[in-house]
Amino acid sequence: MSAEPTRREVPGASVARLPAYRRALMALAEEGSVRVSSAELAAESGVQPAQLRRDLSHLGSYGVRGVGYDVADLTAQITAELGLLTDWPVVIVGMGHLGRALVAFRGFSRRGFHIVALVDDNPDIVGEVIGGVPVQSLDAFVASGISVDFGVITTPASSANRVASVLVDLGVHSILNFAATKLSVPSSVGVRRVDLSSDLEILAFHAQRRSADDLRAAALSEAEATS
Amino acid sequence: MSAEPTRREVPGASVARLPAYRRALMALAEEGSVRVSSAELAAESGVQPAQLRRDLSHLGSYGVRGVGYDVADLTAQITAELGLLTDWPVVIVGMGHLGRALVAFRGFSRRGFHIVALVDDNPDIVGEVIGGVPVQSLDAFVASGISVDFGVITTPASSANRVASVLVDLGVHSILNFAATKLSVPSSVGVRRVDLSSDLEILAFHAQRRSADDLRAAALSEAEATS
DNA sequence: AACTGTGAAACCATTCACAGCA
DNA sequence: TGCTGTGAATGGTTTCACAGTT
Repeated sequence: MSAEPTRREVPGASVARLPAYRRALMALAEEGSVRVSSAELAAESGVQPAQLRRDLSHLGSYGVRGVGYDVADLTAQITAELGLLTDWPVVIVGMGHLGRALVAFRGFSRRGFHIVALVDDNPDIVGEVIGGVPVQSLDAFVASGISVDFGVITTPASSANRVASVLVDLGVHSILNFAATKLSVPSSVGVRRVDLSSDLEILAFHAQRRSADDLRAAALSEAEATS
Repeated sequence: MSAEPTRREVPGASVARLPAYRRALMALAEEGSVRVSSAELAAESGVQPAQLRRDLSHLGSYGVRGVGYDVADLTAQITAELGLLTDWPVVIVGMGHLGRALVAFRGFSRRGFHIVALVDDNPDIVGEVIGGVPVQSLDAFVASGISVDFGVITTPASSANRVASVLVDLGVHSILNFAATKLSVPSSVGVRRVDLSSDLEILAFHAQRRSADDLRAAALSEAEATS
């Protein structure tokens, strides 16, 4: 037996930055840039040059020493690495305000994601056509036997886990979860959570620290002024 | 001069988990629990017990050795620490699908965030009343002189930075940014980014790795079967 | 000469494992 | 006895600084 073709592992933190690099590269291409240095691209992406170079080194070496990176080449490389050359069918479950906003979002189709089904359990909504796609009940969707890779969950937190396990049974292995619950799914399923409530609370934490600091600073300068 | 009252720094990663703990605690209280161990609360929150204890230790010590944590006490402590006892005025800029969905989102008011203004530059939308709040132009909002702490940006990426600097000049120091751009604001301003496109691309990266792995595994078992 | 790719150092976060306390 | 709070160990990420390459 031959040696394992051990897959190059790309650290999660690096992967999370690739989209920003891709975006920056596309902006540069738009402006007509052909080559770019790590310093320029890093500045455009809001990271340190060394970090950019380290991140790209995980994908292999696409730069030229003394010169920089070819904008088109690097864009193509990152696009391929991110899996954006593949067409991914998507189902969105939960046709509330957020679900509808997502149907209108152009970012899906622009990246090869195609919304093939919309699901909601409210009978008043089932049958409605949103963005050209009819809304079905979850049961009807399961029965349709359509194959889907990506699921987007925009249901209330109380139904999110039930929906997630149905999707996983259908063969979905990437989920974007907008519900305020931690999903319990097999570890082979990729989940990303978008949690507005948490984000607001985290911002409030810092806002509170800042105003406490401001008060303290004010009290301090007051004390100095009167001493 | 007295010694600096050096503020206890809470690591960012810990702060980011406090909302999940608070959510888990409220669910436990709902079920009638009075006390909870780090093991239970950690399981409910999806983290390791040691991590939970370490996180809470950054806030001070609220547990009782040999017993656990008091659910009501700990909830109150975290709620206070997160700044959710304060009332924060919010402005939302960008009344597209997403902005409208956010107005309908109950999570704001439930946490002491109050939407005091809605802004959009499209003259067809200005004057419309959404969720009881009239939409103004950015100029009109600036002229109104209303004081706001939190800004939510749901404009196209091209206007996001302009909007952000106007908000910062108005005194906003916490921004929730849905636009696909890194904002350039003073470091004293807290920014959290919600970036759907990046999340989708990150999911696609893992989806692609998985299917590559699946193919490799299939080829391997094929080879074994025929050998 | 200019800029990448990368060892080595520094930093931060997580987990272990147990001393300390109710 | 049971569970917290925390030193110490581990693991992961970022940054430095420079050897290597065009």
